Amino acid sequence: MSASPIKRLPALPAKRATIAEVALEAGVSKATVSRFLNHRERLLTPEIATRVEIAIAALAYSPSPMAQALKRGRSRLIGLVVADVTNPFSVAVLRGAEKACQQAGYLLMLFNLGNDSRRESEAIKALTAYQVEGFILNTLGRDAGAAADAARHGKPVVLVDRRHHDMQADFVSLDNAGAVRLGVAHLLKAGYRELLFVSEPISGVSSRMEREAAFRSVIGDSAAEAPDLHGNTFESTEGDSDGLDQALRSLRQRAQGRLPGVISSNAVVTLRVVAAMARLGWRFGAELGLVGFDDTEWSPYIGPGLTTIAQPTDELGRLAAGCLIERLKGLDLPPRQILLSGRLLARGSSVPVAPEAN
Amino acid sequence: MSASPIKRLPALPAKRATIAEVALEAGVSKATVSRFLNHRERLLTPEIATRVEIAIAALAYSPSPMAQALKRGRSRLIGLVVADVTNPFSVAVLRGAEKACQQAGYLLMLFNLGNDSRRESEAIKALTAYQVEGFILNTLGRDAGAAADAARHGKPVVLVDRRHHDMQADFVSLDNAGAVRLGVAHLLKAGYRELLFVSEPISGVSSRMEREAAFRSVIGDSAAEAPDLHGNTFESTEGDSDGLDQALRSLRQRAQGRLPGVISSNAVVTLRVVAAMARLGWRFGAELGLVGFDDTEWSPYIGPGLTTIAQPTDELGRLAAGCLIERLKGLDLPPRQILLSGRLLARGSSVPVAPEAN
DNA sequence: TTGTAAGCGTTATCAA
DNA sequence: TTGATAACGCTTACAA
Repeated sequence: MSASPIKRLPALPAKRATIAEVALEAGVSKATVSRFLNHRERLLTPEIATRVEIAIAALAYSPSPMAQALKRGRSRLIGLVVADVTNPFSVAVLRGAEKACQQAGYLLMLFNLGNDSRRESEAIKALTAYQVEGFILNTLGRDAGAAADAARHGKPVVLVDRRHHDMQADFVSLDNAGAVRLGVAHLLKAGYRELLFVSEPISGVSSRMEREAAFRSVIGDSAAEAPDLHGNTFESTEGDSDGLDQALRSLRQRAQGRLPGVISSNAVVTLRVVAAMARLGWRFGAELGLVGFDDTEWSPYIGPGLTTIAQPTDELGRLAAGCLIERLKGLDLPPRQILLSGRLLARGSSVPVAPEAN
Repeated sequence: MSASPIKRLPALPAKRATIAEVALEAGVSKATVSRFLNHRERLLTPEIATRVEIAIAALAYSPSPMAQALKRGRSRLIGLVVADVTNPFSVAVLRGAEKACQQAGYLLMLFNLGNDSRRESEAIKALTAYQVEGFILNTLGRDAGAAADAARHGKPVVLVDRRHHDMQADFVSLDNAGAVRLGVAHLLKAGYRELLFVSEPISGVSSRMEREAAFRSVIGDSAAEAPDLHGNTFESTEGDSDGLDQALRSLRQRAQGRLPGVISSNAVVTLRVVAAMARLGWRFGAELGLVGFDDTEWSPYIGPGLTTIAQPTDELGRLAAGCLIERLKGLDLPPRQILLSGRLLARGSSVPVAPEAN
């Protein structure tokens, strides 16, 4: 055998071809090549055009976005800041946004806050430095100044799920009030009367505030329809399982003869309630009715199936990116607010069964 | 009131300060400012240094990474390509990687393949164009050429979970063989004898191949220990629930008097098995033992609790990014292979109970 | 120690 | 229609 025993990869093409090299190869000026690329309308001599075309192909040339960004000020980059990539909702947004961006020829720069809202301004600074053309923000919105800065720099911003107080920006979110109404109505119809709204610590997060407020108001509005209806709210902190257990126990106590039901305000909380139920030895439907925000792939398989309010997450992500891209294309409108409806998926956790039945 | 009823935000600082402006402000040359920033060791006259420092602060100057990248060739960007952001495993990698990158002062550019492996080379091209300094790849690895190209361009690459055939690159992954051994041993000890390994379509994906191969070999190796042990494998395709149901039914048939058990090769498959069980009306432990790859937050709450093999996902992500960053710092070693052990979390799905008991 | 000037890969202005 | 040439914001020889 004449082949060397160790296969070396073919010589490294090393660096990308530049416009200058293409120009040389085609025997034209850099400007001509640039024009061929950017101003297809202004026609070059067909003969020259083909020469350029061939040279480009031969050298496998593609322009450097970095250099373009430097020159044009536009980078074809979009900054995405998420509070917590671990959150399934954020991932859904990410997915939708990434897709829309790809289609529009944008690339996503990702910054994860790891739930540390103090890093929000750091994120925006870093991303701004890279000349991202706009932001998609799914953050706590506590450090509103940072985002406002971005907007002030003239970069379009779209907020997803969480509003920033006082900020002029497109906003894409679930119709929280409507969704809560859906959930409460469902529990009500199923016969649950003593309700508890369980949320992560509200602390200024707009979506949590909206959902809680909606809960209170729906409870009030339903007084006529169901005079024996009563509602409370509880903020569940990570790690404080005792607190949640206690809240659930007193919920049942308050219920007296009535059926106790819980609305959990997102998948994280739902899981906490599920864990609490396991600790308490209670069964969904029977000892406690449940409707949870966010439909997850595992919802149907917990106990008798968890009744959930599904968010159109994909759509939300796509719309967010879509909004942003429209702005980048020059759309100049006052800030829009896009609210999408949730969909209630009824499953076993919200159908009462005789507590002692098997 | 003298204030206008409509609050306009304070005048827009518009564009970022440039090095030239800082130089002007400080009364020095651009070079001096640049040196102040980059070569802290070479000392400037203290007096000048402070002048520069003040000017920088006054203008809130920070250098443009774009311009730096253009000049230096280094961009402080890392490209992350994932097959599917929806996959919890990918998200974990993402999270770990993002964290490590942030700490090292790198930003992540994300490209999601949406499980379309044909886009792999597109992703790498796009990212390369932006001068990313290296790649973290968690892809199917079918289009190995694309990644190889990147490596050939001299960019370090680290592969996570999935090897690319024939590629010289750092590789970070679960110790698949060990994990399978763990799972089979556990089922064996629990008394299950007729086993089925259920995987997503193998089709050349290295981690799937390794797990399946390990399963076959462990079955073979255990013949002495458990002569009545028998094993089969099944590839479950998305949407084909009938196929899976059928496979499970024949598994039980083959089992005769022996206990039938399943090893599912990742969380996606586990969920499919869970769904199938629900359709068949079977209970974990009783009609079927289960050990599933990937521990998820919901695993403990499905049926009697799902026994899982937890991957150190966070660690994997961190290590992947860590490897890459070491290379970027100049580490020159032959490709490393880092294998981390899985951890078996025993729960109810792998403890047999009398099939007819309640 | 500091400044001048060239150049990274583009695009845009202005002549030709 | 095409080609020089000057930016874009930065780093880095080379001079001073």
